[in-house]
Amino acid sequence: MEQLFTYFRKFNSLSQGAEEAIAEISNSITIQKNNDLQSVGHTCKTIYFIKKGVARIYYLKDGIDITENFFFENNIIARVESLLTGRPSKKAIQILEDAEIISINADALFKLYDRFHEIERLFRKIFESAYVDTVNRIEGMQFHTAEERYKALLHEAPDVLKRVPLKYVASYLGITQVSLSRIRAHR
Amino acid sequence: MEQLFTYFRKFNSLSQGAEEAIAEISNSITIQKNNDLQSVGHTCKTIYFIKKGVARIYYLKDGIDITENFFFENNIIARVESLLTGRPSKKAIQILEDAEIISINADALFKLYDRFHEIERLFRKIFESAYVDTVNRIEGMQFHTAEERYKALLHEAPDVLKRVPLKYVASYLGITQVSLSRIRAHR
DNA sequence: GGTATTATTTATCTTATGATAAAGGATTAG
DNA sequence: CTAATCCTTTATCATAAGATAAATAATACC
Repeated sequence: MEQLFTYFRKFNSLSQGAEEAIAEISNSITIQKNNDLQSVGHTCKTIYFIKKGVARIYYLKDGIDITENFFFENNIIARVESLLTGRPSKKAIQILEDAEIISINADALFKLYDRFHEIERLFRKIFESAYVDTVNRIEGMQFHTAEERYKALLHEAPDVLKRVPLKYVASYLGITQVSLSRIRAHR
Repeated sequence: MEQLFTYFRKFNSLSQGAEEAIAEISNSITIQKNNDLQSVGHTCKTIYFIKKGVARIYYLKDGIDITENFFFENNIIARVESLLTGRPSKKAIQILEDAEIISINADALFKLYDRFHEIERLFRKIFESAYVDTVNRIEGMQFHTAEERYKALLHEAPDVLKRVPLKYVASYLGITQVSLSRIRAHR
């Protein structure tokens, strides 16, 4: 739990009472590589914090597996398009390295927003930050060649290329695995 | 002002005191077509509400004008990557149809978050909703041909194609104006 | 209302990436 | 340790989209 609270402090420090309230609605999970933490079609009611390991959000478009994003240790992961709308998610969360995870019950968390203004503020800031990351990612996707996007990833998030199978990286970059391989072969 | 409060009610209704507090930090602006409402390089400290008209956020990449997004009446517009981080924005806001706008002083607004929990909640919900839209847009950008993206726009936001010059639409779709023209000519 | 400017389309050529197939490598399971 | 499976690369061919240039259409300005 301490690792989670340390993460929280980067956004908004909580009182002990608020930390305890979150601890009460949280659970520890360990899960092995290649398993789905959450599967397609069910409404997301959980926010996860990755203590250790790697995960990705993915979905199937016309039967093709597409990675929306990767998540590493010390980060929150949630399928916001379901969590924040209450609609069933078309996406799944898959574990890519054996992981230790804290799950937070989102319904209970949202109820805590009324009791603890500071918790609402904390998650407001967390999601604002994720929102900014997403806006910046759109910029990276407009008017860049696949090679530029690959090089940017190599530069900005080399961990992805070291720890994640290339077949998942390709769809994240918006290209086929074969194209990615060609780009890596220098041209 | 009433038009803004009506918009707010879709997310979170405010008490009269909260509405008055927002009214105090807001101003009405009218601005003509083709002018920049906000220019590149300065830190965004304003949230705008469009009562009437059309606007876009754009930036220059290697001297090329790229549209990040379009905004129509009854919507909030802000350069969140600056507003929520305090960093200077690389983007500008341009008016595309003569507009009536309400500007809200963001520093003053964020101070109101302490006095009015309900205002913080309102804007939390507004930005969460915009976040979800942005996540969904990424999905649309991965693994779709330019033609599919054009047709999706035609279907989901025909107003864009009716009210906005095509040269701005092309970069929004991530293609050149010439490509867009070719796609419109059916193939 | 006519001219100048700006926006859009069309044409030609080039290139990056997709699709498919197959060969090597690497990893996993028994 | 071996076999089977899965991942990555390489090769070939087809095609969508970029770059550039020029023609046409629309809009704005005097």
